[in-house]
Amino acid sequence: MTNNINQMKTLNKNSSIPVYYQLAKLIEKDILAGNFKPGEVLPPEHDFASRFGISRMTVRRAISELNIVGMVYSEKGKGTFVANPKLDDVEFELDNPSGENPSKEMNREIKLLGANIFRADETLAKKLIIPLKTKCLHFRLIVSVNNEPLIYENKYIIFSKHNPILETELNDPSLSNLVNSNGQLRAITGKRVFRASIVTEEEAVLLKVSINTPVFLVEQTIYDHEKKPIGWSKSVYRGDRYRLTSYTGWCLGDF
Amino acid sequence: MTNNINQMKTLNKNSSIPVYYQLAKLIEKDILAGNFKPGEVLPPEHDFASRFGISRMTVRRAISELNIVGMVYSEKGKGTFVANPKLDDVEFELDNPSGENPSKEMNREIKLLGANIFRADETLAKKLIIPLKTKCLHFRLIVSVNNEPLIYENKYIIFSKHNPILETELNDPSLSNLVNSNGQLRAITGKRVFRASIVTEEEAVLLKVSINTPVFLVEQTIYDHEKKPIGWSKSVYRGDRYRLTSYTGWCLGDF
DNA sequence: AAGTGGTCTAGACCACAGT
DNA sequence: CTGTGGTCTAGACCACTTC
Repeated sequence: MTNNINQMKTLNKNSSIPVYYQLAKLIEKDILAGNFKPGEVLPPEHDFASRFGISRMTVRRAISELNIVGMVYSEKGKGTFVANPKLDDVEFELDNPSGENPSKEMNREIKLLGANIFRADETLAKKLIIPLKTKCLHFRLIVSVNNEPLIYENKYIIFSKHNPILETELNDPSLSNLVNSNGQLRAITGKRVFRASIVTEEEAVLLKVSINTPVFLVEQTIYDHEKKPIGWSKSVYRGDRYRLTSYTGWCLGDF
Repeated sequence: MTNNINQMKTLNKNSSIPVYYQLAKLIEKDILAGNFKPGEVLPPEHDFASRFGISRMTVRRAISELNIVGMVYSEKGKGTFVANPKLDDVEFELDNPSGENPSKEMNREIKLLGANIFRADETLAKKLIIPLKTKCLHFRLIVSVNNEPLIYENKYIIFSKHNPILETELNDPSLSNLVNSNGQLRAITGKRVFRASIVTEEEAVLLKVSINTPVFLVEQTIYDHEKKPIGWSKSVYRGDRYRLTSYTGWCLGDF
C-alpha cells in the first residue's frame, strides 16, 4: 500500500533522456513531495530494477546522482536513506588567537531578545514575495560564545499557524529549523549573501563593541520545494571574531 | 614511447581498495606529475581497460571520479582532457544597483603599481613556509571597473628565475596565473580566507574611498601538487561594491 | 568508416547489517 | 541466515567527431 504516486509512472527507454536521469528525477520528485521523508529508507535497488524493468547498475547510477547532491546517503548492508537538506553548512570559523587551545570548551549561549508576530513591511514583503502586512513571525536573538556576544540575528518566517514557541527550537535557532518547526512547508534550498559592513549604533550596543567595528552582514533566504521563499534572515557577525574560508582547485577525496 | 611512469604500474585486483579508485589515483598522479598536461587528451578508455586487464566500466568509474573533482573533462566523440585547476572560482559579484542594466559593458582596468623583488619578511616567510629574506616577487595592483577603483592587491610568489614581466600576465593578474608564469611549479590547490575589515589610510587613498569604508580582506594561498605554498596574496575588496553569494541545500542539475 | 565517450544489460561476487 | 549496497565483468548499442 504505497502512495508514492510518481513511482507508478513508467520510464521511457526510447527517450533521448537517459533512463538513470529519468529515474533520478522521479525519486527526487517523490522526496520533494514528501512521499519519502528525511530519515526514511528508500526501496532497495533491486526493487527499482525489477519494478521498472531496468538493470540494477542503471538504478545505482540514478541513486548516485542523488548521493552527489546530498539528497540521499547510502549505507552498506542497510539501505539508502533520505537526507536532511543541509541549509546551514556555510561555516563561519571563530578566529583562533594563536596559542589558544582550539579544543577548548566553547560555551555557546543563545539569548532570545524577542519572538513576536510581525506585519511584513516593504523590505520583508519584497524578500519573501508576499503582500504587504502579511503575518510573519519575527525572532531577534544574540549568540554568545564564552559570554562574549558575537552574532546578532533577525529572522522572519511566514506565519502559518499558532504554534507555541518551543524551547527545543531555541536550542537550534537556525532559520531552516524555525521554518520547519513553525510552518507546514519544508526548507529545501537556501541562498546567502555576504557583505562587509560596519556596526550600526544599535548593533554596537548589543554586541558590546565599539563604533566602527567591521562586521559580516549575512542575508539568508530559505526556499521550499517550489523555490518559493519561506524565510529570511539578516545576521550580523562580528568581523573581528569571524572569518570565512574556502578551498579551490583539484583534490580527490583527501584534502 | 610514453614516459608515463605510473601507468606502467599494475593494479591490485585483490586489494580491499577498489580498482577504480586505484586507477583514479594512478591517473591523478600522472596528471600532477605533469605527464599529462592541461589541455592534453588522455588515452581512450578501452586503452586503459586492455592495458590493465579490467572492464571499461571500471575505467569509466575511475575517470568519473576525476571528472567530479574537475581534474578532467570528457567530450563525447573526442576524448577526455586534462583540465586547468580552477583556482580563482570564488566569484565576487559587483553589487548591482537596482535598475542598472546588468549586461552593461564593464570596462575593467588593471593598474600595476609595482612589480619588484622582495625579500621575505616575517609575515611572508610564515605564510609561504620559507626562510626569512628568501627572494620573492611582489606585485601591487589596483583593479578598476568603469574608472572606479575597486580592488587593491598585494601578491607574492617565490622567486625562481629571471623572467621578464610579460604584458600577457598583467591581463590576468590572478595569483595562479602569476605563479604559473613565473615559476616552474604549477598551481594545484588554493585556499582563501575572508575577513570583514575597514580600510587603512593607505588603502582609502588608493581606492578613493572615505575613511571607515568597510572592506573584504581576502587572503589567498596557492599550493603546488605537494601542497607546498608557492604564492600568497592579500586583497582588499571594497565592501560597498562587492558581495559574496552561496547556495545550499538540494538541487539536481538545475538551479 | 573508424574512433571516441555515453548508456545500458544481466549477470557475478563481495562485505556488511540485522536477524 | 537473508538482505543490503559496493564492485566488477564482458559484452552491446548509440551519438558524436574526425577523417
